[in-house]
Order: sequence, then C-alpha cells, then structure tokens
Amino acid sequence: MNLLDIGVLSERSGVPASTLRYYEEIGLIESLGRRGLRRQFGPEALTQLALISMGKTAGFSLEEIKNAFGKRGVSTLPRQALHQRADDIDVQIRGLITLRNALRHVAECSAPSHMECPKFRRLLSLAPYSHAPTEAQPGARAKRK
Amino acid sequence: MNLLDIGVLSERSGVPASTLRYYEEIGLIESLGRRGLRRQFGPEALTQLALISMGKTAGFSLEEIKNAFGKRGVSTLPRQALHQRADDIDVQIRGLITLRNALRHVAECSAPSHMECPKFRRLLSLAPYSHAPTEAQPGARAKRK
DNA sequence: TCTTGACCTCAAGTTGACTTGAAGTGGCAA
DNA sequence: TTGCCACTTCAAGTCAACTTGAGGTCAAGA
Repeated sequence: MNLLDIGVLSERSGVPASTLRYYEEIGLIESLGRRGLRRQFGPEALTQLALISMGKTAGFSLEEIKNAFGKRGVSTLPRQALHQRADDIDVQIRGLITLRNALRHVAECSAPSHMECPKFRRLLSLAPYSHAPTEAQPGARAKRK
Repeated sequence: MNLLDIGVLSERSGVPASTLRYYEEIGLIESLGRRGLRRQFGPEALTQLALISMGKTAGFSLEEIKNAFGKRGVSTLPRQALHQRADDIDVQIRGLITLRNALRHVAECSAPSHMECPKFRRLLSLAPYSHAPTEAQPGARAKRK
C-alpha cells in the first residue's frame, strides 16, 4: 500500500512535520497508522492539505475548516452554512479584485499621494465593504507565517 | 472642517476604537489632531480602513499594508514589488474560486465522504497550489477575529 | 459648578497557530 | 551490534494583532 511517511508528506506538501503533528493533534487530519513510531498517511492527505491551505487563505480558522470538510472528508455543517461560507468567499473575491487593481494602480500612477488621485478613489469605491459599518469581514481573522 | 472623532470613525468603519489607536501607534493611519484629548481623523481615513481591511483579507501583515499604501497614501515599495503583490493576489483569487466551488459541491453532493467523490477531487485538482511542495502561499499568515 | 461619559495612556493579558527544545525510540545500513 | 538519524512526546516559547483594565482627563449638558 502506498502510505506516506510523515517526512514524505511534509516534503510533498511543503507543510512542516511539526505542523502535521499539530494538525493531527487538533483532529484536522488523520494518520492511518505507524511504522515503528512514524506516522503513516494515506495519499488523500495531500488533497486535504491543499484544501486546508486554501481555507486558511480564505481566512477560515482551522476549527472552521475542520467543520466544513472534516477529517475524513465528512462535513459537520448543514448545507445552508456551507452555502453561506461560499457566499462570504464571493464577497472576499470581489474585495481581492479591487485590491489587486488598487495595487496595479499604485504601481503605475505618478500622483504623490494616491488618496488624492481620483482614479484611485474610484477604484476603491468598488470595494464590497468600503462603506460597511457592519461588523467583521467574511472569515476575517489575523494571519501569520 | 469635517473631521471625524475617533468614536464616529469607529462607528462608520466598524473598527473598534482600541484598534484605531493601535493602528495609529504602529503608524498605519494618522490622526490630524485632537479635540481635547480626542483624536480627530480626516474623511480619507475611511478609505484607508477599507484598504486595510482588504489587505488583511488578502493575508498581508499590517507592516506590508503600511509599506504598500503608506500612512498618507504614499507607497514605499518599488513598482515591481507592487506588481508582484498583485500577481500573488491573482493566484489567491484562483484558489478562492476553487474553494468556493468545493464548498458548494460539499453542500449538494450526497457522497458520504467527499474525498472519494470523483467530482470533488476533480474540483480540487484545479487548485493553484494543490501540488505545491513550494513554500508559503501568497501572503499567507495566520488569522484571527 | 457638577456630573457624565466618552475618550485618554500604559501595561499586561489573550488568542490561534505554530515552533522549539530536551530527552527518548526504533528501523535500517555497515 | 552498533550507530545513525529521522522520527517521537510533552512542555514551553513565540508572534502578530489585538483587547482589557486601571486609573486619569476634559467638553458639554443640567
């Protein structure tokens, strides 16, 4: 059987072994057994890690990712909640498009202060939550390396 | 002049006053003066906060956001770095689209485990970094509420 | 003038997501 | 059989980004 040693999974996924152990500890992924001391993972762990990576990028906490996709690919969330997450991501995508355009603009515009550039301000007016007194963005949380 | 009291800015932006003070302390935003003790902000602060919010969503650290857009709308980054950021965001957008589709699929698919659903796996194969042994995603950092 | 309440400062605490370090284990090549 | 070394556990440390708390200040309405 094609089980992956934690070291191999770490190398293939780019996720440090210490992080994989941590993910297993909090129930985000599952190892299928041991060879000696070493954890062995199934090949689907790679897919799961890609999913986790994307979920983190989307600003979901590990707990939320766990609920949405589960350890063995089983979601604990009701359909409605999942669609809500998807809707949040749509909003986020629109924000990112605006941000990307703003960055490209800043890179090219020669105005000394972008805050005073009308084109820049028009770009930002398209932000999905630029006028939002409403609390908290999509899955917004702080980020680290 | 139409200056905003910190309380008003907080209410309009949805950002807690304590956070606004923190942002000023680290040089991310700037108050234009005081009325008594109270900080007064210019109306462009609202735009800046929208930008900060989007930058956070994109996974940038406050330090990076500061460099990219500056306190007074002045970037300290070279053009090339700004375009690089924009490129990173493009990658991230593609990841989010994949994730959104995966969530919608999970919401509708009746397979007991999505990991074994061929459609789900095909969806994920479109992830921009699903096979990446390469380090660190775009501006990937950890997130909080 | 007096009170109120929203602000102020500064230090310390919190949170999620890891990382690090010390001390131990076990499969495998020499 | 002996080393080696990549793994193991467990506790403690780190980091960004805030939040909280104690004690203080001041503008404005009663």
